[in-house]
Amino acid sequence: MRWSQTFIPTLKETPADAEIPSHKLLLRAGLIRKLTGGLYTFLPLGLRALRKVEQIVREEMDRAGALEVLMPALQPPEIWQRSGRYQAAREVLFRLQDRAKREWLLGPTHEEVITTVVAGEISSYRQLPKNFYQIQTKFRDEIRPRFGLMRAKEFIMKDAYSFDATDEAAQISYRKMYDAYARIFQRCGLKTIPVEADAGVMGGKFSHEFMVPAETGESEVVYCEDCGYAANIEKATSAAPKSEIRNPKSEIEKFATPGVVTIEALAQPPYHIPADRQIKTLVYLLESKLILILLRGDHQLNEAKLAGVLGTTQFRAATAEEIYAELGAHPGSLGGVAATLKSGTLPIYADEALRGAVGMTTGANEDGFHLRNVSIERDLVVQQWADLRLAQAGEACSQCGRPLKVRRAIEVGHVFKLGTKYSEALGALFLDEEGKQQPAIMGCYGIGVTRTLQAIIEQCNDTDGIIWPVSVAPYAVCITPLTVTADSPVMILAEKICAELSSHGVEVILDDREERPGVKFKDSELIGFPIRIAIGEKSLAKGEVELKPRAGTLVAVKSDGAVARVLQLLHV
RNA sequence: CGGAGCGUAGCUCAGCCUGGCUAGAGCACUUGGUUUGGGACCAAGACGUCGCAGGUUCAAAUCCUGUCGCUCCGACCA
Repeated sequence: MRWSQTFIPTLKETPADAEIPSHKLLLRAGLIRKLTGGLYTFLPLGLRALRKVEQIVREEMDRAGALEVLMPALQPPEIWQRSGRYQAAREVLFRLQDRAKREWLLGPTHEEVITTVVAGEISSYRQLPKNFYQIQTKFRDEIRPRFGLMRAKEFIMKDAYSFDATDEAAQISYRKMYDAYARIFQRCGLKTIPVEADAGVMGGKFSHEFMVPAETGESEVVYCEDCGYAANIEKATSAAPKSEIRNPKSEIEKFATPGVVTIEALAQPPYHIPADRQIKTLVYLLESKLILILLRGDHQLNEAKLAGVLGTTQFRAATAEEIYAELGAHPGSLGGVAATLKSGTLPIYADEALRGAVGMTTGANEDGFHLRNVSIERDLVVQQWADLRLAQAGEACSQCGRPLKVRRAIEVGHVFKLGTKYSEALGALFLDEEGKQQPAIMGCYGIGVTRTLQAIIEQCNDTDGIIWPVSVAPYAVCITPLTVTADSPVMILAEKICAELSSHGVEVILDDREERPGVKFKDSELIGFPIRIAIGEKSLAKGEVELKPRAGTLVAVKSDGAVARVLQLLHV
């Protein structure tokens, strides 16, 4: 391809609305352009890289035995009503009407569609297992699209759905996808960490996310360098150190704390009560009733874990008014001590780290007062103990006891064991060997293809621009003749090398623009072609061309050996 | 949805506080010339409903109100 024949609008300056490196580079290198927030056009170069990622995904899905299909983006609400997600997921659904006023939605995912297909076509265990996948545009009404392709209203996703007759078979399907994902991201040149993940309301029991470590990521990963434990922050557990025990037997004592409404304030003079000796009392509203959540003062609630304990996501933090009406005090003065509760009881969910805690301080349910010498088992009625807290860096790994670390990451893939939620709801049933009707056991497996592309750029760049891994580069080689006059020796050689590389299947772009060398060099580095071959009068006089790997050092090679050297570098 | 910021040329931005000549700069673009191994130089030129609507005023890019859009933080997020 000749540069002048394609369309690569590079930018010298960074567009004002890009914030993170990969987003800036996507725009500056002329890969994408924004139509409006969360919606982007892929320009020729960006599309080439995107197709490379798609093809790697496709090859590995095929290798793993998955079967490619293509499902409609436009879907009828009925199947979503049957699965129960028309309500559960209504916030993210783009909904529309046709001319007959009939309702439709743009699919944010395709469990309902594929399960409907399978329900109609599969009726025997002999037809299982099956795994169907597609690479399709998905639509989600994101609250806040951001960071370019990272979180968009419309994006390309690979999703696969497995159907198995038995639990054991489903485990095998899951494992195959897990292994395929590791290969896919490796081939894309990405370093990923597979982490245990919260299955959320997808209804699954078993789940891993593939994370790309990056400061700009939207997720947080908790990991242990010693034993290899790694989990999404929503799922991660930790062993909290026991707080020091003092005054174990003393009676509860009420004391005045005028104006004190934070853990931090109570830790300061004149009170000097360390955060880990305070009980934090949170009030939530569950099915229009208040519940109390108790944590140690230095811990934070993990709402995903709370959802798991409550068995629903239909809860929220209570408002100050709701709290005052029931407890007679405002946030900052709340506590779960039975004697201070108006009704005597409220359902109390307490974090495990508080088990056995004595000599604690908590709110008195009276503004301006706290209680000290509280023994949680003696003075409170805990309905349920559970792991409710957010794991923090430095806490002990629950597997090996070594300190945990936390870092940000971009989620690029997610594998779920779904179970039978959708197959039951949508009738994907089959007859087993005994002639008994069973719902298929499902798994679902997603890869954000457009997000993966951006994650590659986020991980592979320097101050000059992108550094494409060869496997996903829009072109593997950029030939940069410094004289472009037709029939000049430089241009003739450039064209010869271009033709030879092409005949070996190498994708080459020839920068035939009448630009000064500096402009061409800067552009090629900004875009990040893995190898650049510069040909100028000076080097040609010595019978040489310059070969510059994007991430390596420049070498001069004899012009007739250039092609062989490039092929070697590309491992073709 | 709460908080903050920004909308002026294709891009990056100045001008706004303190209203007043014909609305500016750099980059990019067109033409001519000079240059030619790391984002050249000179000259000439083209490009604007100052986001939109309303208001105040003799006069609005500038002040006020509303509205739309964008960005960031938070909330939220199968």
